Amino acid sequence: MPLRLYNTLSGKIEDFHSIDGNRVRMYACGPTVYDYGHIGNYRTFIAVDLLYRFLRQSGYDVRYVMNITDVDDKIIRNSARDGVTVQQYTAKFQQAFLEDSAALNIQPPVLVRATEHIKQMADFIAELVKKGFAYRTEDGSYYFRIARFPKYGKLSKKDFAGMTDGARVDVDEYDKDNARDFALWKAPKPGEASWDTSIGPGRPGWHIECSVMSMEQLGPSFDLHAGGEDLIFPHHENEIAQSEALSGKQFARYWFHARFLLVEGQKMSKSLGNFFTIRDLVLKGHKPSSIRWLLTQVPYRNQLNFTFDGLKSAASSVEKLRNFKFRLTSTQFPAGANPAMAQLATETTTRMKSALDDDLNTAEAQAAVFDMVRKANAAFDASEVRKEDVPCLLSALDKFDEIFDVLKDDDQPKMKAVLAWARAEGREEDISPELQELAGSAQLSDEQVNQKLAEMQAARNARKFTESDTLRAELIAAGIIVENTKDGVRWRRK
RNA sequence: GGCGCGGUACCCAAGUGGUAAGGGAGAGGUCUGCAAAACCUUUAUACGUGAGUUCGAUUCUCACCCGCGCCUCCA
Repeated sequence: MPLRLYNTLSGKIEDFHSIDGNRVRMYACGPTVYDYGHIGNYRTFIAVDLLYRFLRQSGYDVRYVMNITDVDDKIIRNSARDGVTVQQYTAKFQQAFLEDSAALNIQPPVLVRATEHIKQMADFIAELVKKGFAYRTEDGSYYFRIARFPKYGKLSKKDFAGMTDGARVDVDEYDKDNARDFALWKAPKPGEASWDTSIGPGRPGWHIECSVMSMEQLGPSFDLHAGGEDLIFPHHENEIAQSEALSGKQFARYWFHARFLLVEGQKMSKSLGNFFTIRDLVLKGHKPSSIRWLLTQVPYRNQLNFTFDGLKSAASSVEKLRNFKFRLTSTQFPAGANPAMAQLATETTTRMKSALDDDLNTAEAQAAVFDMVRKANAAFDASEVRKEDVPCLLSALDKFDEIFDVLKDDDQPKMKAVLAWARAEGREEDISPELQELAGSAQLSDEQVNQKLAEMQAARNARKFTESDTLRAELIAAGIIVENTKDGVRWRRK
């Protein structure tokens, strides 16, 4: 079954076919680096990450480009406020974006930056002027003439038919022809960052960068264009207008938009106090894997309610999956094979694939793997798992993790990094005891843990329970989870 | 006002014209020196309200109530 995706352009779920065989070219709108990214930003980035991973798992060779908007009004305002250049101001937040993305296991796209494409933007605008799609105003700004592009509104399903530019055509050089015409280029203002270009001094409008960079990287027509739902209008609508006006060809074929999330049932906003960056959550002691999991739990087109209960619940879910893998890889099984296990693994993989084929139904894909975990665990308990079953089950699990990427227990170093960052930023008061505990539990090396465990076992065997309980308490205090099973003692880090 | 989305158990949340996935939490159990951890089992006569279509609706249609998004720079 082919991948089916909701296409904002058609308003329908469509079969996905790439333009060029098994090659897929996709572009996603990335962050504006004026601040640390929040969980809403990362919901979108993770949704696109899942799409990227699933396309590759489905056999496509994917070129995935994402822009970084490193110049805009807020950046200019804030850098002026801080008395630094635009580049100096954004460097820190670009770095933070890369770190946070890595912490959430977002696979890196090809990154392109607006400030590195100023010349191309000027050329692009000059070409639009030549073709009559853009005009210059008296102050030296450039606007796109919407009335020249009849399909304007096709993505956002807005009707601009009533808008003409006839009445004010004679004031062309003084003002915008039409209130809806949007800025391609903004004339410089005193004290603001500005670039000298062939079309005059100034700085780019917001939309032009994505047209220029996507077409430069992927060609005038490409397969997929992604972003948050708020970008449908005006940003993506304007990108289509500019790009198609210039090339005369269809710009992106499939438009993929992730829905906004809610935080504790309300729209995220600074005034409500429910506005969180990834770092805020880690500082509160939440693992990056919990955040990633929570953000993948609800299919990307549905509203996701991000709550702290949900975050705890996500942590438990990830634990359950990791425990399963741990059990699979740390147990000695009797030789042989139980055909039911291979079949279970195959069924799970099939169900997972058809779930993701169905417009990335992550909830259903996760349900499939949890069903497998439960059934396999039951088989474990009944001693019905054999040695040859392990690779089958592991392979299904790995296939799942190629998309969701939460099984590897790499939370601790990431949390340590946030801890170090918070100290460097002078935010000690924001560091929760939970983070201290989780980030600090590597105080004991593996050897030391094994040593203590051996001592504990010796004490237990000698029925010196007071002594063994003391050792156990020490280990727990160091963030080590000790499991006594009928096969012996196992441990892992919290 | 225009366009669009959603209301499913204690919480989160899939899904289907034929009688409700999954996760968390709770309860019970297995294991254990006791615990913990882990695992298993279990938890919706019911899917916002009312009406209609249908042999049959949570699933389709209409109305209403509630929540949410976009409508010029917020992912």
